Amino acid sequence: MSPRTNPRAANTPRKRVAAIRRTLRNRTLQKNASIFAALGDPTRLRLVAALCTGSALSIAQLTSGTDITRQAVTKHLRVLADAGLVHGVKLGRERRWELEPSRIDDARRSLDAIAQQWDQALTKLKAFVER
Amino acid sequence: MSPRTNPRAANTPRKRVAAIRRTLRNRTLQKNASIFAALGDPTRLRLVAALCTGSALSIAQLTSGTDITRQAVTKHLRVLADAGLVHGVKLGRERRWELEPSRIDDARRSLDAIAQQWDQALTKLKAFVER
DNA sequence: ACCGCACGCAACCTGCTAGTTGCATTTATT
DNA sequence: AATAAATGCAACTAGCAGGTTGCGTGCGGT
Repeated sequence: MSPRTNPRAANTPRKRVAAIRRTLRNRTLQKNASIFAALGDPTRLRLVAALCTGSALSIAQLTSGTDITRQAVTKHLRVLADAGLVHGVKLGRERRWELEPSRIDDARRSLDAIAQQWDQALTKLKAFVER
Repeated sequence: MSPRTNPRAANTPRKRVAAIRRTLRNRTLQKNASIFAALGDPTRLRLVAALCTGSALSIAQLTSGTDITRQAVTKHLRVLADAGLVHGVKLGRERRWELEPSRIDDARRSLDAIAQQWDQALTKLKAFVER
């Protein structure tokens, strides 16, 4: 048997196996993954933190205090923008970048969902054990 | 002047520039970045979701329903474990993996901090504008 | 004792990602 | 008009991350 077609393992009920498979195939998470991926780089996370301090900042400002090039910062901003976490507006000869707080909330909701689902499963399990 | 030593841009007060630089150099975020990076892959996010459904699952179970190899799943679990999001216990000839919900909370707190900081900055700005 | 299942380890391939350098373009400033 | 500032664009490099294949190992059931 091919190693990837592993129908059932141990003694897990078929229904649960089906549920797990459904979860594993779920496509809803694909979108949220991009947000986490965007936040998953230390440099980018620092950029986000810097933008949290309030006003919209230019690339030059965001580059100052970093040990990478301005172009590298530009690329990171591009990634963050693609994830919808940030957007920039042209202002004269510079471009100011600011946060998109709604996306942060999206990510937070996603984590909330995970945590909640886990808690729920835990209480169910507890109920089952204590029955 | 080198393009990376860009001391001040536009007409931003020096104090704020210093604050931004401090934020950009902050190392506290480094750790959280690894959590987000771990969650930043669709496959891994699905694994987490599958583990949310309750019981601890074996690698074979987690592989079933995916179109990747068992070894790929193993690697992803390794990444998740390195981020502290998951841990496995040997159980006979198989190894069951389960969530570490405290780390999820860590990530959530991190996002909360960002959102809160942003809100705070917003209200400050609003207060300034409406003065 | 034997066979099969679940897993670990190591080597390898491949594409993307972070980062750089060099140059062009637009906008202020004097 | 000329210069400097802030940014954009393109090509290039190096390294890592996701994925596979192949094989070895330990545990379980019969």
